[in-house]
Amino acid sequence: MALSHALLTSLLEKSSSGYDLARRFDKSIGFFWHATHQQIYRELGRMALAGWIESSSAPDAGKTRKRIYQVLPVGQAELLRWAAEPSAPMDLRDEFMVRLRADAALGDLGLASELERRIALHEEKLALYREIEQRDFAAGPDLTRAARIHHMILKKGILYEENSIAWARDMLVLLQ
Amino acid sequence: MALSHALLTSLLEKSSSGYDLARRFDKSIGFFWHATHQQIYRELGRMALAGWIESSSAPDAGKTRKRIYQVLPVGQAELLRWAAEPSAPMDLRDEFMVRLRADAALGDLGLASELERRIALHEEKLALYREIEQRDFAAGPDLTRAARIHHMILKKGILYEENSIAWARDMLVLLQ
DNA sequence: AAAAATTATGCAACTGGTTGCATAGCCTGT
DNA sequence: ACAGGCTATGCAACCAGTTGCATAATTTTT
Repeated sequence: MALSHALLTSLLEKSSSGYDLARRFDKSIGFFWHATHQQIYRELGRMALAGWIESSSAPDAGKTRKRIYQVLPVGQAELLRWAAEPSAPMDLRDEFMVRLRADAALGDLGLASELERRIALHEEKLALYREIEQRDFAAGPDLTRAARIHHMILKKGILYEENSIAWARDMLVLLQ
Repeated sequence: MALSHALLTSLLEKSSSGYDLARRFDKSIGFFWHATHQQIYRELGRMALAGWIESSSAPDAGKTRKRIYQVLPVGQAELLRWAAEPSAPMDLRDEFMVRLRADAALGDLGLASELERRIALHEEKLALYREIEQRDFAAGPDLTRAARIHHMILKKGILYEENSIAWARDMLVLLQ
């Protein structure tokens, strides 16, 4: 599993509560990978049990139940250990490809409108990524090593969306 | 879930046993989406219970335990119903992006060699896809509608691999 | 002052996917 | 004759991810 290690990384960048983590996750790794608050709280509980992280009450005088989590040395060591592991490239498990195969087997199922809907979604995401790129990574070669890595991760998303749009437009021609 | 519908589609193309299905799956949709024999047998059992498919002993005079599954009208109707549903684009849940973020947070973790390994894997897949393309889709505009759809699905994979290789080469420069 | 939204956390039940193991007949080479 | 590999199916246990619900305090709106 990698969610725990994704959360470790996120907590290393900044100690946070589960709630804040969920929101930050949505705005970074979460562009590519959604996790519900349930998953996040459960993982935080496990990692605290394992001694990877510790929690303390938020400095709001006990007004809320909020707890701030921070990475312990054991957690950082675990992240280092895990980062060196090889991993399989993800699979492209896209349901829409199955729908297309069903269309190929059964005849026209009217998938063109769904395809158009998906093109619009990809364009929306692409616009968002480009906006973030402009805002955070415009400095180009003056960026730190960490920022350049973050930029490359974002670029991976940008390439994927561009790629998907180009493919979907070709596919649309075939379906029409 | 979509595995059941992927299997329905596969069975529509050709009635098969669970075992054959697992092997054919590996060589079509399975390039993008792996399913174990366990998942496949379980789904076949569920679909048979639901009346989507039926099974009969293989015509080998009971020599083996092999059972051939075929799609029933109810199953075909279900596939049609499902195919018209909208679906969310898949997420790019790639563990390697988390490792890169960890590298960005902690400093050089020596990910270059893993990246090289992944480039080699992508190149292998790309070569395989191109071979299949040459073999099955060389006819170009003379292909049937179904074949052209299958070709486009393969092309999605080809584009993705090309894309991944190009990105990984850039990433490698940054890491070195 | 009351209602509604937001912040913040968590349990329980379920579905999907993985792993390890078991079974059993057939085929091939030694 | 038998050992090893392939075909073929399945159980049981587990882990990951999703959904629905519950709780409770604070902040904002009416």
